[in-house]
Amino acid sequence: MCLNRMSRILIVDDEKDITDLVTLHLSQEGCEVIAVHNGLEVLETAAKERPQLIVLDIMLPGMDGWQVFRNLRTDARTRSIPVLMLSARSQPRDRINGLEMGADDYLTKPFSPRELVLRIRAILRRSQKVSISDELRVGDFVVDRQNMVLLVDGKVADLTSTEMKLICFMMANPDVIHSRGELLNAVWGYADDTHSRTLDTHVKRLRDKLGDHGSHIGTVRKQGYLFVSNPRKDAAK
Amino acid sequence: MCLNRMSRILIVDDEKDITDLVTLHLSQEGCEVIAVHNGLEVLETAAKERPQLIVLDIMLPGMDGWQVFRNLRTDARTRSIPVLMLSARSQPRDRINGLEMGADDYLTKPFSPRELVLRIRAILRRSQKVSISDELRVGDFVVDRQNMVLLVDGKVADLTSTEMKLICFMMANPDVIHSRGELLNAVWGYADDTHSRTLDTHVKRLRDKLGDHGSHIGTVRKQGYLFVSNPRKDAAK
DNA sequence: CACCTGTGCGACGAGATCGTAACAGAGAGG
DNA sequence: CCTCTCTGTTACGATCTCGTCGCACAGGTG
Repeated sequence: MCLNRMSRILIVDDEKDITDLVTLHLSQEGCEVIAVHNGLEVLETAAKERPQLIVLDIMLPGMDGWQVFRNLRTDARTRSIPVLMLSARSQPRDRINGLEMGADDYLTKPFSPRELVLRIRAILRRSQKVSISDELRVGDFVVDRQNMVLLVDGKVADLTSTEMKLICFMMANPDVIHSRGELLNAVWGYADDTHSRTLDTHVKRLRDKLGDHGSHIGTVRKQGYLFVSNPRKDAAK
Repeated sequence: MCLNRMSRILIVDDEKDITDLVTLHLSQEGCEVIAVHNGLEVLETAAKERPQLIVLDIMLPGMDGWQVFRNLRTDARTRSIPVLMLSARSQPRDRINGLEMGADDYLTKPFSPRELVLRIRAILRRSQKVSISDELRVGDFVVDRQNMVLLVDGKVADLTSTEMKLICFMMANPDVIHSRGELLNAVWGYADDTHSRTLDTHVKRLRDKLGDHGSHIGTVRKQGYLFVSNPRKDAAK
């Protein structure tokens, strides 16, 4: 029931009342809040502190919010930081404008502090989900690389090392077709596109071991194989 | 300026007008859209299809949106799918309620379709890695060249590589007549204008696979074929 | 209407491509 | 030495793809 602990959030507004109010609520949620009051400060602070999120008011003295946003997106250090825009302008035209530029959310004043906190939480939930662990997950398939084990639906699938390399390579980019040459090169180190049935054989063995989940490995004629994150039912039979 | 290719989105609303409208806009963005109209369907479809995002109307007959949402969050298969809530109730109390439960966004009716698309894009941007695909788009037809897949109205059309080359070539210059020689050269590499029925046969197969949309491929006697971006309705029969 | 030319369409066969079973060798372990 | 597992290869059959053919049909012309 709280935001990720120690989330650092940068709030930008020229009205100190607003920043204070937001700071109060966010710090109650366990966030570290940095408040600044003009455009130039934002850019400096964002690049230096690397907050997890920026709450940006559009109406700022000097450099306005749009300009600040564009600058944030051109600096490699701040490019990927989510931005929640805040504005007194509530016309659909303005909201669309903000979202179109790439804002992650747009909230109009006056707003409920509670709603702001919740919207911030929603954004952080999605953007911080990047897993630090050394695991590869696609749907019900979880690869624990450390132990070289594949879990399907919570149950271990007993794969050999070759099969493991094969499915890992495909799972790394699910729903993308990998050509035979690509796979032979990645798993076997073959440079030339040999015409052997080796790859096919291992694909079959994989499908066999996956049982009902075998349809996750798809064939695209003339193109190659791929890991299908959402196999269709009618393809399973 | 486009959503991720092949994003599968589940839209839930009891009013068919709404789902149709949203489907239209999203399929133009290259999304595969699945529309359902009651609560039970949502749970089944979500677990089976694993969409990248769910647009959920709160006012549903039978099981209401809140209950659907809770069920989505308790099923391991659907727990991590982002949800954008849609509702006619615009009170802060309702918005907060939705966000508090863990929705990723909350939009009130009436809404601008453009804003909905943008908000969906914002969520997807954060929840999945962005990949820029080279795609070819004409009207409701979206070609994902990397995966050799054609999406028509958000649904995949299963084409062979020859058919793919053919429609890509015509879509590259829609509403322009391509002579038989031009097409035979581009797709088959034939230099001489042979008098075989090869091209005709493949055109027919394409039209068959496109079903109702077959009228997008037009014939001009003695001149050649072309991709028609806006076929007349009376030609569809 | 008769005629001609160009296109639509079903069927067929050759070849490409993939799935599958069976086999043989390499290596580990007892 | 034997056994077992893993691996790569081969052979064969099933399936899919694609070009061609023959004929039907439509549009234009005289």
